[in-house]
Amino acid sequence: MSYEQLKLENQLCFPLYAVSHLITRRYKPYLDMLGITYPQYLVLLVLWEKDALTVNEIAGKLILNTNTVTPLLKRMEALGIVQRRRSREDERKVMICLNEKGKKLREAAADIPRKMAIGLVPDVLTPEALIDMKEKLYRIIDRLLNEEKEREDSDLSK
Amino acid sequence: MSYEQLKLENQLCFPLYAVSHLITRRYKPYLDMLGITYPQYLVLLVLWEKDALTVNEIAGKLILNTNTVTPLLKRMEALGIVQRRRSREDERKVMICLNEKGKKLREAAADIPRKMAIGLVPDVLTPEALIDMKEKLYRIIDRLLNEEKEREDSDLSK
DNA sequence: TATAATTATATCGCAGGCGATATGATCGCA
DNA sequence: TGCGATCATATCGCCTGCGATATAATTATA
Repeated sequence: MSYEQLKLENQLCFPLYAVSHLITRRYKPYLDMLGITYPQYLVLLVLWEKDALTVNEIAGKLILNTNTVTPLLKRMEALGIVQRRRSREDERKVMICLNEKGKKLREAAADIPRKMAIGLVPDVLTPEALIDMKEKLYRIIDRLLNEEKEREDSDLSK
Repeated sequence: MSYEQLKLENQLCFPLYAVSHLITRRYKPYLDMLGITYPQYLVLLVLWEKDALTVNEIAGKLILNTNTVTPLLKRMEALGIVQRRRSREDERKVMICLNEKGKKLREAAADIPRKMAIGLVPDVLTPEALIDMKEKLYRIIDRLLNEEKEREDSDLSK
């Protein structure tokens, strides 16, 4: 039996894992200035595009479980960034809305994507290569999400 | 001020973050059978290639901080997978060695890379696209590691 | 050769991330 | 209408992941 495929360098998962963490670390100084963490920043990206979403909708967009997002949003509420309140029509749902502080952060964050690109585009990746990688990553995401959904469905039918 | 760049879909960081988590989730059933987690699996990949490494060497290869790796290795020691002992020559160093259980896991893990590729290669990514992505990710890793190193060096000189 | 600087690891506290489970609200269907 | 199934969120426990700090060993240097 050959163990060639078990080498770290032959795996795609590890560089994905490593790059993801390295990028989060690189965001840190910019996000520290806003007083938020990277996952909290992702929540804001979602809410800046469309305010007033449920916990489930936010979790879905970020591909996270609700048991990750619920405490995350509670911390953001404690920071005065968002508001959480039960929906009137459906008391099961909790609506998440930006409050003034959350809305204002958008302006302070507007320059972060440009700063994050410095030294990477085009020095390491051309804009075209970046778009190509993004497109391929989303293809992988679609596939893995479909797999999870299929697995859930077959579990339910048991 | 345009907020176009703040859209989730215009960022590379998010699909990297999401794919990384999705892949870890996909590993879970296979790693559950071995009784280990994904970061523990990464440690094993490293040790299977070269046994008897220090905590620092493992952390460096996985691009993690030692304060992440130390408790990780302690858990692996508790599981009977590795052994930790102070180096004779330099009492500051802790050598990590596979014990029998850790060595045996290699055989059980040998088929995981193939299983993980099912439905992804070539259905979503061709082997060539996978290699291309891996190469570009390592270019990003190199760049971000160099940045961190430069930042540390400039901090020291202050 | 004292002692200051550096190095390797460990400890602490906090924020994710997730599986398992609980709770309350709503829906579907007899 | 009533009651079991489903849905949305929350809680709990565990394992990362990391900044800040501590501790002990080694190295550099005055």
